[in-house]
Amino acid sequence: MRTKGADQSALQGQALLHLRSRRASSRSSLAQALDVSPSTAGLHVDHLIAAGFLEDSGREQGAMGRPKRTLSLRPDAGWFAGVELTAERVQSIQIDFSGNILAKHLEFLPSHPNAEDTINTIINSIKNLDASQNSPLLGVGLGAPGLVDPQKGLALDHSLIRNWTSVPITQILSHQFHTPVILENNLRAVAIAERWFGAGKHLEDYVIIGARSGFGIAMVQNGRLTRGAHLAAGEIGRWPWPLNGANHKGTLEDHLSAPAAYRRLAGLSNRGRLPVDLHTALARQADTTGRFWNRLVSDYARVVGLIHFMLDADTCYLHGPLTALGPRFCDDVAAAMPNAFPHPKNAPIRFTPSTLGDNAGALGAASLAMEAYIPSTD
Amino acid sequence: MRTKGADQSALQGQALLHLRSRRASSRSSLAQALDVSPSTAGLHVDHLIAAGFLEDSGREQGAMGRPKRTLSLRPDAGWFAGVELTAERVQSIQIDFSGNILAKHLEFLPSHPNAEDTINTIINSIKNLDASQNSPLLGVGLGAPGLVDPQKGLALDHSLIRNWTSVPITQILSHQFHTPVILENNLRAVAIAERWFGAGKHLEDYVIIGARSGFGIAMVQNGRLTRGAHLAAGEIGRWPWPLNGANHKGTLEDHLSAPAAYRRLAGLSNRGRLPVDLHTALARQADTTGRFWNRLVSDYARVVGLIHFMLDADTCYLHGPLTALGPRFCDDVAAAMPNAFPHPKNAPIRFTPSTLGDNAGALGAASLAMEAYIPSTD
DNA sequence: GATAATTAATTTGATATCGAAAAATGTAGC
DNA sequence: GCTACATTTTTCGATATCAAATTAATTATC
Repeated sequence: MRTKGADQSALQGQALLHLRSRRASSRSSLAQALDVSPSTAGLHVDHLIAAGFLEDSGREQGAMGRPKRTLSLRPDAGWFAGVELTAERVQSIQIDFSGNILAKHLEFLPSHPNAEDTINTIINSIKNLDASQNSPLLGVGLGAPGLVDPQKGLALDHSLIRNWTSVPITQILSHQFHTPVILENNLRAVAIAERWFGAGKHLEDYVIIGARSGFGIAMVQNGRLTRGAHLAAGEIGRWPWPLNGANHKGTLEDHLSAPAAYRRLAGLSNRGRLPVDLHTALARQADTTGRFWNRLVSDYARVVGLIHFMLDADTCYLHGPLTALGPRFCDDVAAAMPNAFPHPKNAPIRFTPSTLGDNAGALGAASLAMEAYIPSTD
Repeated sequence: MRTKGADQSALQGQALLHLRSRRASSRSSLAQALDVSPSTAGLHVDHLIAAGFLEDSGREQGAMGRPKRTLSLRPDAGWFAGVELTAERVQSIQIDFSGNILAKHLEFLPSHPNAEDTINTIINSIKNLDASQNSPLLGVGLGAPGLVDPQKGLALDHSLIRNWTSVPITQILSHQFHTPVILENNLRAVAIAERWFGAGKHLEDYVIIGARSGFGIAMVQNGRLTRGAHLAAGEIGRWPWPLNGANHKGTLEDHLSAPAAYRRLAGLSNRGRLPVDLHTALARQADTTGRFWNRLVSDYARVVGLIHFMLDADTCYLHGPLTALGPRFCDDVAAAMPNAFPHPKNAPIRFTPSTLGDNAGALGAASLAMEAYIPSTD
């Protein structure tokens, strides 16, 4: 249906993804998953084996009939790099061809970084992952904050990094590493990480609630990331708060971001900066019965509820430092929803903390590189 | 890539859609639009012409080079029926093969309809469209209120029609008319109408604000309808109102639906039923400077703003009786947004009344049947 | 232990699509 | 009027995919 050569390789790329996600494990199940005939699936599998991407790994007997010849990805076929950039630091992660995490790396940016510092740190961070050198780098994924144009490969905007405007970062990195580079907003990268490494493996509609230094959400709908017409979907941190408030009183971000939430739990004022290091300590101390707790829970319940009724996502995953509060927080939020919403019937809200930790952004970026990878079997 | 026969026909179906939407007008532009080689496009066009779906309609000279041989859909190749069902009435519309509206029909349901009444009225309404009988019915689209499962063809729920639960309506209608039947939620059908007949022709991300007897939105994201994990996306009429309110005070629908809005504009209480007939009269009388007007505008601005920051849609289209208020209402709402939102920068909100009238639902249903149609050229 | 049933993988001839070249049909410049 | 150029459409041999039949490898049944 498309250009023939491209179609072939794209099909083989899809095959790799199905095998990685365990949606398929043999030639016949691949044929089903890819919606091609058994002969075609077999053909491509042979090519992929010949090129060193796959290997025949024994048999698997079903209830009856000839047993499947199971296929495995060869971990040594190559690796993918994932990088998450924030205002303060660069986190990178290495996953092998079959999707196992091999290495992590963390590097801090200078206090008032400019674009050049940042780019160098990113490059350095990726180089640091490649300790072994005996396996090729097949792709790089980068999660960057703020507005990001994945198609053009431009990181459009970041207020905290000097002259970081419309940086052609994919071009820079692909020139450096001679591989494809995928760029995505970092919270949206987290959403992809949730698909590959989290609990949302087989979901088509879910939401990441990103309560970090700011507040935003990432949406997967119909199995695809929602970016919006101007790449600004999910920026609900800019909602007014309180929601009825007028005359520029404040934003949702000011009250529900991770620093704000921890300040509120500690009964502190909105003034001053709260060091991130304190988060886990504060999380342990948090009084889960006090009025500060209840107010925060109630506020979150309102926001999650609004999202829920609007998008009808299967699950909302809380991501960020607030996950340190444990499942209790999300459970309380879910339980508080009926108080705020008049007709909670038919509304099985699911709100759970992400099981992915601090690496989710880098992991998602690596996943994006993995998803985009197209093998060549010449 | 898929089953061969199905692929062929599906490709030809896509070709028809591209021609209808004027995204393509010749063999070569079809090849581009469909992402197939010129030879393949030409081949399918020949088949479609031979089967009577298309005709060669002259030449069109570009700046240079051989002129295009323009292709036209043959209007007499068949027609599509679109039906919108609401609690009170059944509206149907007939469009020919090239997408022209041929006929409309309106039928009222009995006062307390049951499922059987409703089904019969729908069937009757479609039969009424087919006055000529000299052109075949190729597909039926149905927009139904409430929860609707397009895949299974089930109209799940409607509180105002007796025993209207999990009605296999597509099965019933396709058995009656011997054509494919497409089912969709009626507001989502309106969104499709906007794509084919409205201003949102080339948009990938837009929102329909449906302020009618209830209040809901329909979303198109990445060019596809958003239905949600439980087919309940867009039901923001169930949001609490005021948005900060607790303890089941009321819903957004209670304050912003069309009847509620007109009551508010007239300074009436929330009690009693407001006849729909009065809407246009009230629209003419509406004082567009008074405090009732300003409050309504401000409330709408808040809701549209929340949607806008969350989804980053290109445009929000107002649909329903409030469009009778004219463009002034939407303009005022758009202008009021900066008052409620702290950081309106980078937020080119577009909020306009739908140019489609009362038939939008039926028109969208017909469009869905049109989109789904797959020709057979044996 | 032979045979039937079941599922997986492969082989094979038919066909849909491709890419590239050729043919067709116009404009632009001289 | 002729040639050069641009663009669309068609032609044609090569190839990717398919559907169906065949082979393969196992369990179930008698």
